[in-house]
Amino acid sequence: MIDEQNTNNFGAYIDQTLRVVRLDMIKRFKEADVDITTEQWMLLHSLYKQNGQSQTDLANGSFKNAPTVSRIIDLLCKKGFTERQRFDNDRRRYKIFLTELGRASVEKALPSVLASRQKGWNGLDDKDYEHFLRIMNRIFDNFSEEQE
Amino acid sequence: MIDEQNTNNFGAYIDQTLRVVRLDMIKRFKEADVDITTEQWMLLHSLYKQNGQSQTDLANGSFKNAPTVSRIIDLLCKKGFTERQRFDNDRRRYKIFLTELGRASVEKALPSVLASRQKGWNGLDDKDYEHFLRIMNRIFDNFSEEQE
DNA sequence: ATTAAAAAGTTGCCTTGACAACTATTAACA
DNA sequence: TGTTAATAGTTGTCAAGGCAACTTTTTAAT
Repeated sequence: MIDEQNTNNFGAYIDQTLRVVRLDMIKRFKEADVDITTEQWMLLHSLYKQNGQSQTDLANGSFKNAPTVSRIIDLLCKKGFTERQRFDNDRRRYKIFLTELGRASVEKALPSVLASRQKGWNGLDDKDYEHFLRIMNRIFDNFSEEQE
Repeated sequence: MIDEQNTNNFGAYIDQTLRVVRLDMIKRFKEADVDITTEQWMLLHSLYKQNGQSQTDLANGSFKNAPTVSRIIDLLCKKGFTERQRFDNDRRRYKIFLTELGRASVEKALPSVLASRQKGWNGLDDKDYEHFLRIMNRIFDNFSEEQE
């Protein structure tokens, strides 16, 4: 799998791994009859942990960009999982709130998420997670620096 | 970053890491004046290593699905990087060939790819790559098994 | 106070990718 | 041989994400 230049083709591995992670979660959501995607889950769960975040907050927390968050929130509002409320003192911003249905859906979806994580991490341990985190954070940081 | 259930939220890390990996490559392609995306690169490079693959071959090799490959090849043909030729003995299949322009573009893009990988892997070594591969392959395999 | 700049979101355009339904061709088989 | 499977690829629909351009509102600056 290493290409002819002997550099580590980590991107392709990350790509294909992410794909199966997503597919498993989607499958479980469907089985559990929860009508959300993995991306919607991320924002819903973020709101579940801290309700009333602005879209910018959600974007920063999920590393998504503003248009993407805007559209996902559109969908979540359309489904009745979230509601937009303007800030009192800043009419540019919204506070995004989970509705009761939204909160219930997060709790309904949570077992699927946990089961998926458990399946994915099967055979790996805490030491592996340390390696994993260190390597992932390192790659992330490498690309976040400004220099070439 | 660990959520309240103490399970490893590896998916979110993979997601955000892949994002910066992609962005860096896209930026470099733009700087090098190569008009391709990261996904197009994957297929072009696959053809560069083995020309004349079918779309199914490309799909399997890249872990993409058939419609996605179909559309990416559409774009690549439109840009003049690839050409479709029917198999002689199986008129369902295509052989996809790099054109001269396609071959030249791969070679033009390669330094960007290598530079990006080098930047991403900075501070990490071969031992880390072993960990990385082992963990990624394990997650991938875990989700490829049929049982719950 | 006015003007300029920044921040928060939205919209349009494009690519990718997931899924389902479809056509055309080939293989299996009875 | 004729019918049924399977295979290769395409198209439609939708979600997601990148970028650029845009509006509205707030902040900064002179």
